[in-house]
Amino acid sequence: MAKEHQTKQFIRNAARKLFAERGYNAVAIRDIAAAIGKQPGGLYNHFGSKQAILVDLMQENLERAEAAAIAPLADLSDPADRLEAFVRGHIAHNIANPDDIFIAYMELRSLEGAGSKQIMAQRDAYEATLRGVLRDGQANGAFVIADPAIQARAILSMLGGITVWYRQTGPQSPADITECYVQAALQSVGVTYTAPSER
Amino acid sequence: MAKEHQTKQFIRNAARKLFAERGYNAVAIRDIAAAIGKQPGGLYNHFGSKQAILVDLMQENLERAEAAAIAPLADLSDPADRLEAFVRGHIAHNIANPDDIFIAYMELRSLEGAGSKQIMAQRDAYEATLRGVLRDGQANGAFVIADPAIQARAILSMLGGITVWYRQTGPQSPADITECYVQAALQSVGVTYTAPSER
DNA sequence: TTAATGAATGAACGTTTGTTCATTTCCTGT
DNA sequence: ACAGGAAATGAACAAACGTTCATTCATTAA
Repeated sequence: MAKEHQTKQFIRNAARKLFAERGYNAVAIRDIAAAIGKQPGGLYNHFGSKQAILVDLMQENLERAEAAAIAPLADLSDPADRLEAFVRGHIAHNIANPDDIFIAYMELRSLEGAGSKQIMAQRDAYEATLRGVLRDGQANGAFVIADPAIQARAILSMLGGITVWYRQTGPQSPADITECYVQAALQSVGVTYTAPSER
Repeated sequence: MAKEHQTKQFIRNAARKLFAERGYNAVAIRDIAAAIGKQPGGLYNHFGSKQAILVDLMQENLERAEAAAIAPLADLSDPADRLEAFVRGHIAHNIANPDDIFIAYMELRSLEGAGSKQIMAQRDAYEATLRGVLRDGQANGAFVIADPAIQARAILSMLGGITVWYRQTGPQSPADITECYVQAALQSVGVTYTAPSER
């Protein structure tokens, strides 16, 4: 009984690594099977199709992203605090799950049909949360921004860029990177940022 | 004699559109041929391989990017002015060539062999220019940033994000978007930004 | 021990892929 | 008008693709 979950998880892990490495379209079902030492046909006992594996990975990732970046906002009311918490949670999740983030960003195009609509809707909800924080801060006078919707996307793009080069980086620690990006994100909305170590 | 260049350009245009739409791996040579009303075999009179088309597109794009974002810096010496000029040039190029930018960003993985190395080197040089501007501003005291190398990538990621959603946007004019991003980029390095219209 | 159930096999399927090539068509310089 | 060379054709190739399937294997419940 534990066997099923084990193999299914092996498939997930192998697919995640390969999709992130070469891209969904460049990975064959046979590659995933070979990576876990199995035959291709057997994977269909666990996933209905190659597409289903991709959807599964994206879904799991979005759930974890919400837990990291959105859940902590419940305790905060000040827009600047909320933005900082969101950014920190988002970055933490990005750094902890680089492959998932990379896939979520690069393989949106590879989604088809029903799975596509569902993932898109979940993504929109995530972005809407950030947009709400920015709108509050703008109304509040705390943020100096032209448009909350554009700014939300600008920030997410900036933070999303971490994963593009994080693998390749050398000396910077996750904490350094986080500080750097938190500063950039908060300053980008006109907030004067002081590092936690100097408060 | 004009015929060769004409067909070659048709191939470029069709490939650009299709690569941006579906991704390099999801586009067949036959699709490109069909898009210009030709047979697949004929394309090999103009490009040695499918890969060569991709390399050609990326190369052309990088040359235009340099002309737009780097060339104007020659006239400027103040770091803040140079950064603003770079960002404006970069954005202008992004908005004018959304498909090329999208391809350059998404299809780096699809590059192979010699073409890959060459494109990577050209990209690095482009990024190094921005890095230099940031370093100067930091040394100058004009910029409040933690690390020029990280900051350069953060800004490029942020600006690169424009093309991800630019197609989908409605009401904002290119000028609005540019203002928005110039402000975000300059503020992200700690510069107080005032719009040209209010100077 | 036996029966039953789900996992794994590995060959096979029909497509689609990038590329090649002998052939034909078209244009151009003389 | 004609020769020469590039451009275009369209069939063909081998390889790789996602998926299916009859079969075997392993595990567990009775």
